[in-house]
Amino acid sequence: MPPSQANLMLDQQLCFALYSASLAMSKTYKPHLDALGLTYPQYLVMLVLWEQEELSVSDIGERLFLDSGTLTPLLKRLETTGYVARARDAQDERRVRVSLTTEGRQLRKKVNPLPSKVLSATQCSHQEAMRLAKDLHALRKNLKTTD
Amino acid sequence: MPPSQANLMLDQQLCFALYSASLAMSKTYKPHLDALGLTYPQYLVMLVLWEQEELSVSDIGERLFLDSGTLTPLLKRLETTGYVARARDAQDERRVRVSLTTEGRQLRKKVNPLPSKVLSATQCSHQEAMRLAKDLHALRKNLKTTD
DNA sequence: CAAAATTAAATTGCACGCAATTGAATTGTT
DNA sequence: AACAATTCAATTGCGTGCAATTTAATTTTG
Repeated sequence: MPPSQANLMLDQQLCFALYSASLAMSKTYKPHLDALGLTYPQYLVMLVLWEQEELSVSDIGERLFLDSGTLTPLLKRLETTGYVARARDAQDERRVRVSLTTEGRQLRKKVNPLPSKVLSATQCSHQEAMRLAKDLHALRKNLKTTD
Repeated sequence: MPPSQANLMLDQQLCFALYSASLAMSKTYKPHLDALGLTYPQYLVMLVLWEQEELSVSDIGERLFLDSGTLTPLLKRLETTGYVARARDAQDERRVRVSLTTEGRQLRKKVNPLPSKVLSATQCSHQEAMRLAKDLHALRKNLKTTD
């Protein structure tokens, strides 16, 4: 097979490997998150807030590489669920400060066992998983700077 | 820091590494695909059809791990664009046979330089990229079977 | 052969992602 | 101080993903 054709084979494409693995990971989390009333992207926002209790919308966006078009409605849903509060910053009215509610803080305990459950689902060792995560972070960074 | 907290650190999460790398990859493809009138998932469907010129909706779904809820409207858009044709199977009227149009076949030539462009954007060697793709395919498979 | 079970695709409804635009607040520039 | 430029969040519009349901065709079974 000529190289031009081999290059287009689906299975050889890193892009498809990434795409399908990412969707599969999201499906693995889904039943656990459903039970907590969270979607997968909402879970990522909660991870950010558990590291820092109060952040602006754009702070969260920088951390997760998402923009306000995605985050604004998502955060409103998290507010409706009762895990976060949203309030305009008194010092700079352009900003919206997103903070954890008591329930949002308590949710952390319930989520604690999740990473190890998912790790076992991956059938990877902790080392392998960390190695893969590191490679993927490097890849994302490379793609970001090459745009 | 106690291990329970470390486990929930965003950067240590394989799930987030996957998620953000996958979105970054899609953004890298975007300008190239925009020029061809394709979205990223539509591009994946075209990759499948370039390997096999005619497939049913569920065949494509098995290959890409997507269901008819995603594929039916996507394929209709590809049909509107003019890259694929859709027709009920005469032998089994439940099935819809998706096939390449002449334009869909010709598109392949224009797409040919894309993989190498994206590979250079990753700043990975061919070996590294294939290794990563292989690891990710294995991960997806593990997650699939562990569900 | 007729009814039940199964299969395939389409449909519905909801939550992202993201480009593009809008609106309001702040900063900077003269 | 006045006005232009910038910044931040919200909004709009479109295309996924996916669960759940529906519709239609086929296969299985009694």
